[in-house]
Amino acid sequence: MHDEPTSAAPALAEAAGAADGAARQRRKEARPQELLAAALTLFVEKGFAATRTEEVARLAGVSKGTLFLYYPSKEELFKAVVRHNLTSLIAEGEQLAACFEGSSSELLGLLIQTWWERFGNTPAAGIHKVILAEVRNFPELAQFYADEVMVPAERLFGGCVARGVARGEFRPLPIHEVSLALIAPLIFMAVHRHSVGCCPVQGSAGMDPERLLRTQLELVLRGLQVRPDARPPRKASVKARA
Amino acid sequence: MHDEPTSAAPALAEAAGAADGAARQRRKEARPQELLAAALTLFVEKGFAATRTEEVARLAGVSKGTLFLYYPSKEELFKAVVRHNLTSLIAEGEQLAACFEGSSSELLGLLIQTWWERFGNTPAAGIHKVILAEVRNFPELAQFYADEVMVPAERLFGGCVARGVARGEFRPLPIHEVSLALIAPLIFMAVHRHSVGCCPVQGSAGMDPERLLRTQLELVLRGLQVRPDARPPRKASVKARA
DNA sequence: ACCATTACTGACCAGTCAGTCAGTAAATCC
DNA sequence: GGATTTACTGACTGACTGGTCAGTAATGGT
Repeated sequence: MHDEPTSAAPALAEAAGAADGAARQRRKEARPQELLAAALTLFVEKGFAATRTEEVARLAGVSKGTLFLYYPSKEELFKAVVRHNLTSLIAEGEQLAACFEGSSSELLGLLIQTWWERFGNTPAAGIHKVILAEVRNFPELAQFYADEVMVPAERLFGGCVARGVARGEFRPLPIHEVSLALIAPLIFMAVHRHSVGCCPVQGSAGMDPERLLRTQLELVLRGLQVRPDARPPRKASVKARA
Repeated sequence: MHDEPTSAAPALAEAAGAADGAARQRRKEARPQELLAAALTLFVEKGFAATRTEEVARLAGVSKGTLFLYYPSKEELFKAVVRHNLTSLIAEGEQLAACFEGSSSELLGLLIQTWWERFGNTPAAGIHKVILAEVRNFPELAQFYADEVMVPAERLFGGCVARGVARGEFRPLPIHEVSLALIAPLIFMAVHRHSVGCCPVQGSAGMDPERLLRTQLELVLRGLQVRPDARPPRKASVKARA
């Protein structure tokens, strides 16, 4: 079913300036990072269950035994990948929101732009796909992910919407639902980009994430405005990147 | 989806099976439907790879051998599930849109309501989760799914938005992106409800799909309106169901 | 040079699962 | 009732994979 990959080449490790040829090396310090990088790549591509530990090891340029030397099980490896890629991201957004001074429209625009650049547009976004796909076979991960990612994210966006309402910028719509309406397209794009978006299909118009997010932001901000004719500011919209 | 047509012991009527003992039965006509129903349940719950054929068979009240008598492989079984559950849905929406006479706001509201009732709120919505999760290990399904589901859906919503723009109801925003902004929360809810939404997690505020869709529709329709003070009609909003 | 330490290896084990097929029993025919 | 057909069964096979561990080789100390 799966096509046979390239002949044993420690691709990622090679990039990190590792193995030259076939010589066995002792590089205790670098292994965890390399294994994490390899695991992220493969988990995002194939999902948790379908990823073979031996393949992760080979992509990291080591043998299967070595992988289990650093991570006690496949499950723990996956958790380590999640932690390594998502933990840092949470506080950042909160800090951004905490010390922002401009209008709430601008804040939401900036938040969405930042989120996309630092998460949606990176391989890490694929983790969300894997979570969606496999939480039900992997129950204790649900709690972890809810605590670490989903609840903080919702609180972050919800806080910004509430701020806008409190300052009289936005209409008093239900905070929770507005937050979700804002977040949903972000998640949708992030997931899509690592599943259907990767498969070259005929006839399906490709998505332009930046363009979608810009349109969606403009639409929702306008829908949120208290003054019907007030035009949401342009400045904070997500700008297309090369 | 459709309610069980056969009153005679279907899969989940293992309970009924207990009543009539363990008598082996020949019911050639009913088997395919029952196997499909069982497969849908398990594929949505566990995903494609993690679902064991023997379990599907048992849930349908037959042995593993019988399953392979009706479907030549697990892969074909999955395709049959997709076809059976999604094929009928597509034309329906198009027909609804084709003969609708009211405003485009009402049309979009009705479309979203119908879509949710007939897809998002049924087990069939879980198929989308499975697709998202496993297309990359299952490439020929991507084309099938794009052709049968995603392209038609986008065309349907895009047509309605274009109708609104042509009639002067909506501002001339990019059709493709507006459609996606409309669809994204629907997909998001549908997927969420079959993954994280199924896992009882502490501290995460549960989602109320109808409420979210209503808020999101109100928000986006207002953002779409040409006349900033024109209030989108209430009638077509998604109403909560018991 | 020799040993001690330890990062690393890969053959192996135990368990799993899609798919098979020789056989069983329910229906149908005579 | 007995013969024939066929829907159905479940033990079995072959392939695969998470995890192990006895052994190998790179390194550093003396």
